Amino acid sequence: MPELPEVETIKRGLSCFLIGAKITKIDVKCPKSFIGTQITSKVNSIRRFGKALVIDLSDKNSLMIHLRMTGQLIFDPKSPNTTSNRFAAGHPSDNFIASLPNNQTRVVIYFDNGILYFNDQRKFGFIKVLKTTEVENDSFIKKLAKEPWNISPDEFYQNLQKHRNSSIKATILDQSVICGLGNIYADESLFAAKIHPATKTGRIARSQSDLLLQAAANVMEKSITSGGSTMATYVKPDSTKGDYLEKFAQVFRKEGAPCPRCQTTILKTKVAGRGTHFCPQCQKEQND
DNA sequence: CTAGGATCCTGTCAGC
DNA sequence: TGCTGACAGGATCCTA
Repeated sequence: MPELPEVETIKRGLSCFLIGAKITKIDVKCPKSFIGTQITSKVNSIRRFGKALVIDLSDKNSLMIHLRMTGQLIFDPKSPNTTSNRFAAGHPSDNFIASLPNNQTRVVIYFDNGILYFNDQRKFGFIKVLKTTEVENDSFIKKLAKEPWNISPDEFYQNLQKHRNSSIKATILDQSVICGLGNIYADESLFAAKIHPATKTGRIARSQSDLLLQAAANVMEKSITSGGSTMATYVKPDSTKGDYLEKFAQVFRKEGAPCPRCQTTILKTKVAGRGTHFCPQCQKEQND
C-alpha cells in the first residue's frame, strides 16, 4: 500500500489535528497490530522516515506506525462528527467513508479532540511504542537510504552497484538503496526513465542511473502535490468512487492500454515477485 | 555477502 | 452456487 507520498500526505493531514492533542485511551482490537503498553500523553510532533510515520509524545515515547500493504489512518474530529469532516488516507477502500470501527479496525486511539482509527485488512502493518531517543536506532529506520531528493547521483549509483545481479526493479524497491519507492512508483519511475524493469542492475549505465533518480524524485513530488491517495480524490463530490491513480499513472494498472508516449500496448508481467507494468517499446530489454 | 522464494493475513475476483 | 487459485501500493526471514 501506501508509499512515501501517501505517508507524507498522512503526516501533513494529521499534523493539523494532532499536534498538541492528548491521547486519552488506546483500544487495541488486534494484539498483533499494537506493540507496547497503554499511553496517555500529548502529541509534540509528527515525523516521517521513508514509509514510516512517527508520532512523538510529551512523555518521551513515540508511536511508530507502518501501514505496509493495507493500512489506513482515519481521523474523526470530535465536533462536528461527520464523514465529510473526516481525514482519511492510506490504502484506499470503502473504509474511508464507512462507519467506524468496523471489522478491519485494529487499533482505536482516542484523543481529547477526536478519534484516530488504524484499519488494516491484512494485518501486516503495526503501531509500536518506542522511546523517542530510540526511534533512529529502530532496525527498520536505521537501514533506510536517503530519499530521492536528498540522495546524490553518485551515492545512488554506488548503492546500485551492491545489487548488480538483481533486477533494477527489485533493487529500487530495496529501502536501503533509495527510500520511499513501492510497487507503483517503481513502475512509474522506470517508465519515465525508459528502463525495462527486468534489466540487471549491473547493466544500468551511469546516465540511466541519473535519469532514474530524477524520475523517482519527479514522480513522488508530483504525487505528494496531488495529495497521494486521500479521501478527497478517492470519493468524488457525487460520492462515487474515483481512483487517484488515474490522475497521473502512466503504466501502473494500465495493461492493455496504449502507452502515453508511443501508443504501444502496455504489458503486465511479474518481476521481483511483484506485478510489473511497462511499455515494451519505450522500455527495451538490455539483457543479452 | 547477495538473490530469490516463502511468509505474515484477509478479501476479492476470475475460472471452472 | 460453490470451490479453487491467483493476486494484492510491504518487508522480513530463510535458504542456497
